[in-house]
Amino acid sequence: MDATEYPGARDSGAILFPVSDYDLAATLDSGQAFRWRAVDDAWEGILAGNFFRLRQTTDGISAELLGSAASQHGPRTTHSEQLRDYLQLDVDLAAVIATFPEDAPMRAAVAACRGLRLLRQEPWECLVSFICSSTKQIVQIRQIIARLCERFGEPIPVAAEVRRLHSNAERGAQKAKGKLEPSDVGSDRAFAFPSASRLAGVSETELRACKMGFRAPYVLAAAQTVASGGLDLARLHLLATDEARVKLMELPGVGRKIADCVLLFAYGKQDAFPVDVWVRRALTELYFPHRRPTPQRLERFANTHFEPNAGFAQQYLFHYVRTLRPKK
DNA sequence: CGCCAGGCGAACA
DNA sequence: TGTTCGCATGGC
Repeated sequence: MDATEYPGARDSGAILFPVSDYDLAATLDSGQAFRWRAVDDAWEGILAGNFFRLRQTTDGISAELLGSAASQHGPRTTHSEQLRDYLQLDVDLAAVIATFPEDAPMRAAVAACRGLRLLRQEPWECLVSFICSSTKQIVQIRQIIARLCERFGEPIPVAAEVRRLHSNAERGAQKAKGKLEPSDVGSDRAFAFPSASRLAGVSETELRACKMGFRAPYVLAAAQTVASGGLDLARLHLLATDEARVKLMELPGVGRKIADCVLLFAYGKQDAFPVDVWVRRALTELYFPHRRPTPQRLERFANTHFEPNAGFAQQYLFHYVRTLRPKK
């Protein structure tokens, strides 16, 4: 499956990834990642300092590069390879789903979330994002991360015509809601996610100003540990899930749930099964109706019933119960 | 306004 | 080993 130039869109440099069974909106907006925003019929986000615009097309997913940070971020791969890895385009979704347990709840979740995928995120961004996720709603996590990037991330130059279109749409929408603040002027600018070494040098007060509250010292400690080499995120994938989990949980503010999110969303560890309030609700209501399973019974069930792609199954259950309750 | 949000960690029993 | 509570902040 090779990316091809998108016919008729050559001027903008769009490439097309032919892929089926991929619900881009559900995947980018399902609480795995927090930096994608819907702009008209597209999704805009930043990967390793590259500002991309993605679109679901009839044939697959099209991608444009809108800008790049000056300094080199991440591994030296092509933009195409970068997207393919991040979006996990080479995963055979049907084969994964075929390994799910054959029970009614799982079937319902699969039917309701057709095309839902797991992303393969950058470990550092994923770690910080989920440290900031505790007792926060997804909208608030997005706000925290956006502020963090605006204040400490490297600016990404964006072509003038893109910026103009972008800011018109954005400010129009915000003005209509009466939410345009002075600090939002220029919010159309894009920023790379700040590096660990950058955040290691900021104060807790500056982090609190990003509205992350009591999580600020956790983020700071993580930045200092990673920047000083006390934890090598680039080598964590070499460890077994249990060992990698122990390493992550040595960081303050990182418990079992957040560690499992990082193991699953950044390292693709399928034996990581993050159990949060939604998944606990789903497991209880779907598999233990009118009973009250003990936490350890529930954990044992979660760790055995969904193998060998438990992490994937978890994301389906999470997304499924969230769509059942239109709270968002 | 009060409630609660994709938790964690400390302080208890 | 198993609960309870405080922690910041904002959306609804």
